[in-house]
Amino acid sequence: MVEDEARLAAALQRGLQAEGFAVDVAATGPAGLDAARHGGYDAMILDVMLPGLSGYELVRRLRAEQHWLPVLMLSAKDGEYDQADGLDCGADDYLTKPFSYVVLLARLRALLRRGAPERPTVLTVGDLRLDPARRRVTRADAEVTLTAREFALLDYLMRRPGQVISKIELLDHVWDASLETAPNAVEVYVGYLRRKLGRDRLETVRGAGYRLAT
Amino acid sequence: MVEDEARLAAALQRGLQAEGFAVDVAATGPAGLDAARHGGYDAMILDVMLPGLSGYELVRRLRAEQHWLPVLMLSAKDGEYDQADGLDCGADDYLTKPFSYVVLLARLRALLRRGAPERPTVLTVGDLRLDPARRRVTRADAEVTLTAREFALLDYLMRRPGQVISKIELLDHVWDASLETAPNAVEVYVGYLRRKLGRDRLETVRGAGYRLAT
DNA sequence: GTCGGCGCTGTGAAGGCGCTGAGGACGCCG
DNA sequence: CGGCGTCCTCAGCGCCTTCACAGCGCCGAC
Repeated sequence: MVEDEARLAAALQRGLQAEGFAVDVAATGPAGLDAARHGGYDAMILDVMLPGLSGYELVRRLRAEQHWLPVLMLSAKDGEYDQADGLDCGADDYLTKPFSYVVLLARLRALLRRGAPERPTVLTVGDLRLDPARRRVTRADAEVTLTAREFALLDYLMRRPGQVISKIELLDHVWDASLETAPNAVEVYVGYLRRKLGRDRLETVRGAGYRLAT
Repeated sequence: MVEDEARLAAALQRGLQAEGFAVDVAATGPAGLDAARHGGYDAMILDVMLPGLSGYELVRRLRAEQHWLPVLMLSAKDGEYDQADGLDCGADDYLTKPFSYVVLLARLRALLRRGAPERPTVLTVGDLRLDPARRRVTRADAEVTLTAREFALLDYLMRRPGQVISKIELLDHVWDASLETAPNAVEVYVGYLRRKLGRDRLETVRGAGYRLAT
């Protein structure tokens, strides 16, 4: 997230983290651009009014450099041309302040869906079902309760079932990049998920990562 | 476009056609669903209040049938939960009436920009198939389990089938260049691969290196 | 036929990798 | 302030991978 109002940034970060997202915050345009270039993020929430570099310009440069990260733009400007300009700079969605948190979340989910080759609103793999909007997971129609981290991890794995995903990639996307976490944490959480979902749903590919059995 | 108010539908159609879009209009839910299934469209503009089938339900069915066409939803309902519901049903964007034509256009363009993501690559040589993403190898449709090193070696060889590749080159690319490993290690691993894949798939070219039979 | 060198493979050791239980730090709530 | 839940580190353990080594077979040269 690139947002210079510290209070709003902190509130959103807390809210999104509670939903299981890994969130980093940058306070200036240049810092945000740099993070977007190298951070390997799945999406970006971007304020328009920023010190150093406007949100418009930030997106434009990102696109010029062939980065196609989904961008959700936030702005206090609600004029129709402001909105159209933001979108035409390369943003994927545009929300005017003040906005509803519920709507922000739903639009963020829609944006994340769009990046994937398939876009189901409820992810299904075998008898496992995960509903990002309702934050629910069922296994053979029985509800499974997961913590935020467990949920985020399973969510990421279920978006690419059958593919091997490395511990590093999981750390980058499921954990906040800002804090250094040992790769062992991934093993620990895979262990938790196995305990809750069944032993053979998550395969270990030694030396490579993990794979969700299809 | 699926819209039952004839005047709005006609106005939008004219406007979009003037922008160079090819536009068809359906007036009822079932007609819209059918068109979306078979029409081969690039995107859909969809009203929520429709005779026969609501926009929510229409998107839900479309997604359930594995159609991932971008959907821009239009609705007179501006409640935050209405919007969130629409998006969570599988719509990609949501606009409340009355809306600005300029904004509609910009959002439509943003949706169309997001093309279909590219397909993953699978290496194939003879009846050998190697999928880097899934980290799977099959030989005549039978799965073969490989260790990390074996997999990396086969991967490298399969990217240049038929060519002779020296042991030194393999050491440089498949083994960590930093640590000194005896060239014999390559012979050992070629032996492992032969045992798992069949004796005649890897040819030895004495004094030069190895070649993957095509 | 003989000889030297290259490549193959069985054996075994060492260490890496991943799993798990225990427990500390932190935040939240009564 | 104490209890609770979550997150994450740490250390120990067991298994698998990796690789060195050495003996032998095969190939080509003469």
